[in-house]
Amino acid sequence: MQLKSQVEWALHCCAILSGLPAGRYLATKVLAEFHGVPKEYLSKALQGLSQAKIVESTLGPAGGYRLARGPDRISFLDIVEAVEGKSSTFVCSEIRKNNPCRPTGHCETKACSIARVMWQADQAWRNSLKGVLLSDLGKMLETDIPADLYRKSFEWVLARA
Amino acid sequence: MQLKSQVEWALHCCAILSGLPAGRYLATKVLAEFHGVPKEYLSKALQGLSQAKIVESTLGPAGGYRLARGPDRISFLDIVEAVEGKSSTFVCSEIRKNNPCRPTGHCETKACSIARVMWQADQAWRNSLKGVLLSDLGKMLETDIPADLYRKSFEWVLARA
DNA sequence: GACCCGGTACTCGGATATAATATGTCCGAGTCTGTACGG
DNA sequence: CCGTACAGACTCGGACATATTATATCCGAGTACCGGGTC
Repeated sequence: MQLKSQVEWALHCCAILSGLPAGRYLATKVLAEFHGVPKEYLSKALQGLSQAKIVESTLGPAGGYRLARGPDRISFLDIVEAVEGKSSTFVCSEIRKNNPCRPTGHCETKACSIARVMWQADQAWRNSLKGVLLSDLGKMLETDIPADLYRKSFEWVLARA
Repeated sequence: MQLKSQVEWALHCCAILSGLPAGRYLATKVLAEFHGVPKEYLSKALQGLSQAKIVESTLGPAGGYRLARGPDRISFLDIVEAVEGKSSTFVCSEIRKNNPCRPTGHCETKACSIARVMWQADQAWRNSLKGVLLSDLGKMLETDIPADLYRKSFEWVLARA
C-alpha cells in the first residue's frame, strides 16, 4: 500500500500557493516546471483539489489556481483526502459471513471486531493529518529552508503569478 | 490507497490460529474453506506471515500453520507489516530538488517538511495497530460473537486441525 | 510382537497468467487579455 | 481620447493510452504418515 505521488505533488503545490499574495493565480504549467513533474498529470491532482473546494481556478491568460480559503483553514487531511478519497484504507469484505457454521439468515449485531481495530488505526492516521495546517507548514518551511533559497524561490514564483 | 484484501484474510486467519490448542497445525485448505476465499491465493498471505516468523509451518499430511509465539506477543502491526511491508505509506521523491532556484550541488540539511508530517501520521497509524494484540482480539470476539456460533466454529476448526 | 523401510498422499513455496489501478498523454470547451476600430 | 467589439492565445477539464501493482491460479519440491515386510 502506498499513497500516490499526486498526494506529494498536491501538498507541495499548496505550500507554494499559500505563499501567494491575495488575488493572484498560478498556472499548472508554472507549478509543474517548479517541481519538475509532468504538467498534464499534475493537473489531475489540482483538479481533485479544485473539486474539493480547496483551491479555485480561473481560465484564460493569467489564469491558474489559488487557495479557496486561508492556509489556517486547510489541513493536510483536506489535501490528502481530496486526492486519495475519503474512504478508509481498510475495507471489510465481511468474510465472516462465509463461516460454514453460521446459521443462514443470521444477521450480525455489530461491525467485525477486526474491522473496528483497523478503522480505529485509520482514524488515528487521519487525526494526525488533521492536526497540521497549511499555515503550520509555512512556518516550518521558513525555518527549514535557507533564507536565500526561500527568497529566491518566492520571487521566482511571484514573477509568474 | 487501499490495503490489500490479504491483510484482512491474514488477520482473520491469525484469529483462528490463536484459538488453536498448542502443537496443532491448521492447513491453508481449511482456513480458505472457513473464510470462503481462494486457497491458492490465501497461501500467499500465509507465506508472508511465515517469512515474518509470525507463524510456522509443517509439511506433509496433518501439516499446516500455527502461531510461532503466544497471541499476547503478536500485534496487529506485526501482521499488517508482514503482508503489506514495513515501508511507509508515504514516499518522498524529493521533488524539492527540482526547484529551479536551487543552487547546483546544494545539499539538504534535513528531511522535507512535508515528508516529516506525513511520516508522523504514518507512525500514528502504526502505533495504533501496535497497541492491539491478538490476545485482545480474542477477548473481543468472545463477547461479540454469539456463544453458540463461537462454540460451533471452534469445534468445526478443531475437527480439522 | 517390535522395528525398519519404502510408497503415497498431502503439505507448503515459489513461478506463472489476468484484472484493476496508478501513471502519463492528448485534445477540446471556455474565457480573459490585448488590440483595433469607431464614436 | 474613451468605450466597445473582436480575434487570439492561454487556461482548465475531462477523455484516451501505457506501466505497475494486486488478484488469482498452477505446478513442483519436500516431508510426515501408513502399510507391509523383516528380524
